[in-house]
Amino acid sequence: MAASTLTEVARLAGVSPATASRVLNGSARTPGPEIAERVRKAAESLGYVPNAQAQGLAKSSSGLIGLIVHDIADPYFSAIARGVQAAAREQRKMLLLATTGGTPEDEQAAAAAFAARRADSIVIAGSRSTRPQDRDGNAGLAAELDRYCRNGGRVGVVGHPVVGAEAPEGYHVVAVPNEDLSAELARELAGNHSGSFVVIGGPEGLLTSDDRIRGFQRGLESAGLAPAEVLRTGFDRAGGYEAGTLLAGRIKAAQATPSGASRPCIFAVNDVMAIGAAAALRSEGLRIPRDAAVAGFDDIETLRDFRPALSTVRLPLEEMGRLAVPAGVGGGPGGDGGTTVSVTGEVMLRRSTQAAAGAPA
Amino acid sequence: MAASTLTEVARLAGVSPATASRVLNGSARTPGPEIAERVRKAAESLGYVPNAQAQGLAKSSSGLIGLIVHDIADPYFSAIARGVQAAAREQRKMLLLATTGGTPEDEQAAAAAFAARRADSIVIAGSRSTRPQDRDGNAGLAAELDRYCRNGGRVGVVGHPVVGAEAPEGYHVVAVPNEDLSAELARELAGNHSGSFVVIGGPEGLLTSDDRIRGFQRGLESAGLAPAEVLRTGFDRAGGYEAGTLLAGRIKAAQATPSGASRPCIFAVNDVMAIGAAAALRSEGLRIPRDAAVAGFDDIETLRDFRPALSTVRLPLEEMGRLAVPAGVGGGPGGDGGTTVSVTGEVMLRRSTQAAAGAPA
DNA sequence: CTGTTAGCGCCTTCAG
DNA sequence: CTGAAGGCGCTAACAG
Repeated sequence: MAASTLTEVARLAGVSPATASRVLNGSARTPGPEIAERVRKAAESLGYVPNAQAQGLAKSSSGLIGLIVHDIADPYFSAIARGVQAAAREQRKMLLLATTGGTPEDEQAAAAAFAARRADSIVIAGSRSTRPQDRDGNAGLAAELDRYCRNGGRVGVVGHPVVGAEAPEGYHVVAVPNEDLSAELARELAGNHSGSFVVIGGPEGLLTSDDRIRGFQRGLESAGLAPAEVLRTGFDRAGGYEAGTLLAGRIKAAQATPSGASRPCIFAVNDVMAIGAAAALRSEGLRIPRDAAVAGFDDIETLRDFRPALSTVRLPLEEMGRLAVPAGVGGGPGGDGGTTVSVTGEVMLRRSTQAAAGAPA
Repeated sequence: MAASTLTEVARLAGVSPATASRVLNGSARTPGPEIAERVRKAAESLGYVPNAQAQGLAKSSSGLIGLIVHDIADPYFSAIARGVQAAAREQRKMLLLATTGGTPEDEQAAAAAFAARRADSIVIAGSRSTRPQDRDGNAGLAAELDRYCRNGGRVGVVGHPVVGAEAPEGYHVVAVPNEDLSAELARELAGNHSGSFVVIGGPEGLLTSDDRIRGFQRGLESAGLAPAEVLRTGFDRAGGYEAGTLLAGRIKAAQATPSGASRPCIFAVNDVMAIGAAAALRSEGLRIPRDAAVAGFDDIETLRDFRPALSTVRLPLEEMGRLAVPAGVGGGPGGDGGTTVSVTGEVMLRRSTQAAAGAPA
């Protein structure tokens, strides 16, 4: 990492480093109309590349935005990342990415690393958890983030506020009405489904999952129906597949009895799980929506061409990422401390939950 | 970004900054068994967070790895990103992410930004192009990267070497046998398909696309078949959809003639395009593989549950990302300069290209 | 084993 | 409008 320095450029141009700095970077006005040219040429011929670390040190501001996600290859997070990236670009900042697998410990480590790099802001996405085994981790993460805020950093959160966070100022959360949307989904589903309902949820304590489950049950109740049975598995495709396999067994067993069809409506708390469940049903020889209705949540773009089209709740993922990035220097309207902005989603009823399908051919 | 400094910690602990530095960071041995404790407590109580920028300046090494992709929300890139992230983690470095939309100009800008940040290495993914309008952009990108290498940086490339790059040392490329794999796919497809072949490719000049097209034709030829017609569209889902719509029209027209069925085998040069084409066919009322066989390339994970299962060529995307990261300090076997490592793929024949499907019921 | 002295590369008052 | 001097926070040679 040798590269030439500003001083070398200045020397070659026969000016002081201060002058060189003024013309090469955004100082008030560029000095001497022709001195400037001389400096620029010198820089060019030396292949000068300003050292952002040094600049950052001097100006104490890094031009960095840190993003913490569970897994960048998960389409939910990569969509959010796109939004964050877009916002970062608009603020002329670079994006630092950390993936954690979802454990608060790793999230804390990532936050610490970002703080060390003096990131101007940190965005954290991914469901929070209140599981007992995450207690300590959450506390550590909250402490790290709180300190970061106290030192002037801004943190953006998509979804639930960080568990246990205290710093009043600095946090900016993008709230997602998971519960309400799930309730709405349940109500609409209840309208054209006559069988039982089953929910495939993530582990208990995962806030996003819990909210969606609660909302769904509430929706069912408001439609005058009994609450759905809840199956707990992993919050990913594998979890959905596992639950799907279990359900497939039940459905087939029921179909074998004389009383006949039990056609459940399965709500997986996210699209990826729903797809996993659907795959399991299919590999057991069942068909959707004939033998079971299936719905998900998120409306992942890559899954839109899935057939039968998956009923789900569309979330403006990219927009959520964009909104989660705390405002830049300007500090826009709403200003600092404790900002909360809400997005909204939309229930998308599609083939996967249709009642009477066309001719089975 | 106030935070407390090492000097403050040292003062509070009653030692010199050098000593504090030694205990708080990885120096040879931690000094005095109890002095160390004192320093650590001081740091703790002050909530000290080392300033990585300053450390980087002093050690002239940033601990950063830059990754350049077209679009992080594209599953192809996000899978690679996961691999890069994993490798970065192993090297205990952070990941800087830049998305460019694929234009060489933006890629150059990203490379420059990474160079400015003194990234220890830069990984660039995404098809290179030889289109005329990219000439200047490519030159600029190559110049930027060459300079970066000359200054001691290492660049990793997944896919084709950067067009026009000269610096002999420093480049590390992960080669993908696109052409051979496509040829193999063509041969296997030729084995159980009797109709015509059509290729849906990206714009001419996109190396990855061109390689795959060329390979496919070669495979056809070696199977004694005539070359396939090539449709050029965008290298994304929309492109696939567009071409699919066109083909659907043709297929339906042919089916209407007395001579009867024209059941083409459509090879889209990547999975996302294939899915787009499939969606178009379906929305025109056609079915796969009954009315047309469809194959893609990449074997995107999120698309594995697509039905009918898509025939494609599996690429070890994550592994590619991991391999693209130049070795850390050690410089592993193979050392520096001009490294090239190859990965291999595997043809996956699935439902979407099956010849005589079961009973159409 | 600890403290002192120099910078790393740049920006920013403050004089000239 | 330009140059000189000091410092951002930390590490790395040297002394002691």
